[in-house]
Amino acid sequence: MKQNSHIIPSVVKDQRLIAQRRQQIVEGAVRLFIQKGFHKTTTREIAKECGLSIGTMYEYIQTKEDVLYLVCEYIHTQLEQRLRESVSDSDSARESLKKSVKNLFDTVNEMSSLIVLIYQETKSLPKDLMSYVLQKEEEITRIFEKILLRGMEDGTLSVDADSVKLMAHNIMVIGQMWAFRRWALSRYYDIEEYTKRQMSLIFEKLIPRGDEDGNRSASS
Amino acid sequence: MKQNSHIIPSVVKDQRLIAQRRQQIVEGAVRLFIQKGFHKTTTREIAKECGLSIGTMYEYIQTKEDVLYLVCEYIHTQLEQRLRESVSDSDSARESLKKSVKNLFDTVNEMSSLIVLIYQETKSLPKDLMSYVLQKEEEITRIFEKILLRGMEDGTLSVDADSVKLMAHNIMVIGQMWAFRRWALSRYYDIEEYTKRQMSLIFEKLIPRGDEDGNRSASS
Amino acid sequence: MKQNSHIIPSVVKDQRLIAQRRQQIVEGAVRLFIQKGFHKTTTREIAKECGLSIGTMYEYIQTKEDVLYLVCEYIHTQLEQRLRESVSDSDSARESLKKSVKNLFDTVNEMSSLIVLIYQETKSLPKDLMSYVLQKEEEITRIFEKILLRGMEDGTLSVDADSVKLMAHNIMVIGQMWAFRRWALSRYYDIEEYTKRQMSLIFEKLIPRGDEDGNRSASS
Amino acid sequence: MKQNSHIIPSVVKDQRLIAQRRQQIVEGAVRLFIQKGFHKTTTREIAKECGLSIGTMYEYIQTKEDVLYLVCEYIHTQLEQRLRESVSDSDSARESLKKSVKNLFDTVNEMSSLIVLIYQETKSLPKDLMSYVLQKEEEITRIFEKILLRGMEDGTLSVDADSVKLMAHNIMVIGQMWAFRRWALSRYYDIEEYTKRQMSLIFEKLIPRGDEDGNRSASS
DNA sequence: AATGAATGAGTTTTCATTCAT
DNA sequence: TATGAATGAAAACTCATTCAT
Repeated sequence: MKQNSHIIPSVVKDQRLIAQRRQQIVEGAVRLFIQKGFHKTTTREIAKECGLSIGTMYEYIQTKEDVLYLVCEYIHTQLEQRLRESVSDSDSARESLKKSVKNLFDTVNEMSSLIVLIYQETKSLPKDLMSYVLQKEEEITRIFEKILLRGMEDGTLSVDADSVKLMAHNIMVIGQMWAFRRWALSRYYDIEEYTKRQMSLIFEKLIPRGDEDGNRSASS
Repeated sequence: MKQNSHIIPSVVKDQRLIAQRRQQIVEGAVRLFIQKGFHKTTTREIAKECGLSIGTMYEYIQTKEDVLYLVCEYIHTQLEQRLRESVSDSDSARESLKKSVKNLFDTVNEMSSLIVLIYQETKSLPKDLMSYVLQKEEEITRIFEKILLRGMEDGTLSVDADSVKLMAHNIMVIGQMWAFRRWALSRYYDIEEYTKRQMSLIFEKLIPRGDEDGNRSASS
Repeated sequence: MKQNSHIIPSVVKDQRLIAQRRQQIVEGAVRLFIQKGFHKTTTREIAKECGLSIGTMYEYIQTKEDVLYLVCEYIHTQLEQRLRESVSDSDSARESLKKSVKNLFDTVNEMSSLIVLIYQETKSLPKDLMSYVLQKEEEITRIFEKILLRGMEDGTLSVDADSVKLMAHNIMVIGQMWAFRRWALSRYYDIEEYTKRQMSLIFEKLIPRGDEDGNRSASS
Repeated sequence: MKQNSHIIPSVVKDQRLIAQRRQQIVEGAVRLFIQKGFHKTTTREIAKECGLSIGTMYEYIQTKEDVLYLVCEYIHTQLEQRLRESVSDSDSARESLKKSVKNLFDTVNEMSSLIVLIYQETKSLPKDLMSYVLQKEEEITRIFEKILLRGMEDGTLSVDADSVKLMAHNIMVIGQMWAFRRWALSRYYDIEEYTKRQMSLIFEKLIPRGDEDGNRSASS
């Protein structure tokens, strides 16, 4: 696997300490970024919020943008972890997809503000850091891509080969949409309702004809 | 209909002049916001870009955020106008939806950077201005909602009444997704391919059973 | 003549105002740099000392180093002007040299702290600005070079052609030395004494044999 | 002789260790100060360059300025040592002067950057440390003063008693000038040429009339 | 109406020094 | 003795906004 993360230099040597302090920094920063956004949050506020002196904080990062990068990386890591949990090779691809899409909706619901944060602040990263973050986003999307491909093989999902990438992105976007359109959607749907309707929409298309939900490709 | 736009006070009285100058401001600002984002653009740069002195610019706005609001309003107005153009009451709802979804994809493709701008910078507006912008977004979504409702009535579209809002939002998001995921999608699809695949996905679900594409609901 | 000065961009347009404000800045900065040196003087102190707000000061410069450059340029301009005053083409070269060396000593004496400032802070300039300043120093040295060359032609001074540059530099350094070694020299000599002794040293070598001081190259 | 050096307190007791560590510090610091100057060099950089941890370094100094003092002292010590080497009581004063002036030029040539360093950074020392450094500079100058005085006694040099101090300073300055005006001089002279011309200038004045170069006061 | 010089609070970042281990 | 993480005061510079002309 290729290296997918940027190494932020630190003045401090002790790797364990670096990890711990950066965790502190991220946790403080996330809270503030959600409230006020990246630009309206000052470095001093971040330091205060995470219980470090400004000087100490700067021993673990180089610029304010590094904090944003750490935050994005953290969110993506959380997201990826949650999504991978629900995928098991012992399930059929269709089963796997069902679980993981359901899981996606739940996760987005819970990480709502974090998802919005990623959507809105990624562009504030310097070019090189941004590309790492986008790469990560793609990697996460690939989780669904892989399930779809598996479904093509085991015959439990029907997708046009050329639409696999697109479907994976659709799933991601429809999931995340609950976060960034919540302001409108939550007036009419709660997360269960939302999940149910969107899942049926997604699976309508994906389930092979004559193969009704819950059946194992039956008596054809 | 309720008033859906915020009135930004101006020192200048001549309404025609106000409109003209603000147009200048918006055009300059849009260019810069796309390049560097709202926060990294200075008011001086905006003034320069739109050919006004900083003092003059401030005769037509009150704060930098007003410029962002004007920009958002402008983008939404453009978008709405483009989307309304393709809707005609003489078409069947299904026909209408087809045209307008196609049109949505084209428009998003052309206004790509503007769509992304709205997605990323809306949150920088002060609360009250933001709500105007979100309202506008909802109004635009309602274009599709109305077509869907019309389709329920004229029988050319099949949607569950409770899913109408959701479908309208889905359409909007799948359209805009071409803008904010272009970095990933354009490696595999061009806009035609994207449009074709996404439309078939959307309509699969919406077209009444036994009523294949191109037919007018008939019984044959 | 080649351009020998760096143009520092200013946000302000009015050239007259720029000149006036920069004069203010230089005057304030010189006082502080002499007292505490460039590095230990803060931009806020400079602004305060010259009666401008920090924001206003920065409308006329780009960086703190620009202030140093302006100061160096100012000092050199003062120095050059003073030195050129004493040179007249109607005098013999020897006469001219005598006057201008005397004048150099007087000037260095009066501008003592400024001379020391140049010696000590030039190296704090960024490379490109430094080269302008060194160029200026060379130009000033050329004043003496020219007189020496004239002396070779009119026969009132005897120098080896290849030593002309060197002698010019020697004169400059022996002049400036009164500034940067004053801490030691002034315990034993006052400026008159210093001038008298150093001049006789310089001229001993330069006066053609048999041509005693005060004579006009006359007969014999 | 009076004590001419400042004692910098150290937490460490072992004098041998102190000397050794300070030597390390000076060597590292000199390299950096030459490159970037005193103010632009950080204590961390110094520590790194000399292979000590920042904490350890501070066991041997009290402030950053102490490092500068140590550096100045080191340079002066080097300089003084080199200059004293060439002086022998068995030579005539004139011979001695010749050797030591020649030696001065060579030394300045080799220690060029160090000489410039002293010239430019001495002023950054706190008052009390600076006076030690200036004292040292004077002591070195006294080397030449003594030779001149000896020349007055043994008749091999002709100087006005009141000019002795001045001549000694002149010699020093003309020597050091090769370092701090190298940027201009080296375009026209190399060190040999420079030495030859400056020596003849210095000695012209100093050699008793009728006593040509190389002669021992001959026939009188 | 238009101009653009003036303002200063606020921002990020640095770095000499300390001190617990 | 040696280490290096912690500290926070202080620095340079920016920029939205105002207001006299």
